[in-house]
Amino acid sequence: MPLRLPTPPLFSFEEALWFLDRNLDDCMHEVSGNVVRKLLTCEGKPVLIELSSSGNAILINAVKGKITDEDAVIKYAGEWLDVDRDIAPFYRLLKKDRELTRLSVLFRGLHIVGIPDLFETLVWCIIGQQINLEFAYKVKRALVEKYGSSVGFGGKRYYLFPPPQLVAALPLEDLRALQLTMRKAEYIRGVAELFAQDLLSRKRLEALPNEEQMLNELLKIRGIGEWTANYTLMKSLRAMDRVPYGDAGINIALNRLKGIPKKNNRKEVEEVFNSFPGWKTYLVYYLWRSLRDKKV
DNA sequence: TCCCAGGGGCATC
DNA sequence: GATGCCCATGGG
Repeated sequence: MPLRLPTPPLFSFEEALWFLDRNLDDCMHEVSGNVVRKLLTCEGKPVLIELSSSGNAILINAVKGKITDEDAVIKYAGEWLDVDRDIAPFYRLLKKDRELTRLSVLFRGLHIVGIPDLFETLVWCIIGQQINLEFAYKVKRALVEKYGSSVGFGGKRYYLFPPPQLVAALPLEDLRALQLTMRKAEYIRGVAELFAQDLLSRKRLEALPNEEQMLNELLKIRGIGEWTANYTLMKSLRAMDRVPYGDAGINIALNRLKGIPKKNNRKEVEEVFNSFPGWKTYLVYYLWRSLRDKKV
């Protein structure tokens, strides 16, 4: 029997699948037809899970390995796809904006697809800084395929992200060999060391009272600036009012939708987001989604 | 050739 | 705090 994860009315599994796929060769999951597969660990052992949709629920099957902790897997899937969130209030805010209201129609039921693993999120951010996305995914794949453990299924391999302890022990040259710059190699190993020494963890961040303090904690780390800290909070900690200002995608989307200039626009961009208290993160996400839609 | 990508650190003033 | 420069690969 598959596990069942009930979905709220405004939830589209198709939109989640679209985001997970979108032709970007992400090595951390695989979309195939109407399902997505991802390798997890359950009580220390690898489990390949497969998510599909049935009526008003997501079904979770183990296609390889065993789900030994059902609650943990359901919790993981729920956080990954931000399932348990009523986005109706966000749509009510969108309706008040003439140019943005159509986002709620075009991408109806789109929820944020997160990256529950904090270490993975930070490394991914550093890899992606200032390079095009295709290349960034290539570098991530090289890292994961070289240092992540994996299981095979149906002629394919599925990977776990390399643990911080392993990355912390790598010589910088080995990271350089993945086509990372020396700077990025240093940043990534530095972050790995913080995790390995338990100076940084999801638990530590979550213990802080608010988003601002989490942001400040992340900003102390070398290699993590405003963009990365905000992105990490939105994708990994599920913070709801984060905006990675200066993001090229946000600038392009707001230029296309509202004619806001692409540069030196901080004030105008802040003004747009200030109309979405509690939902700024979702607006960012919908703007990114709009970049890959011809109708916008 | 030049500019820009889901930036950030650092020196300098 | 603002500005300029560096990192370094790949695509348009």
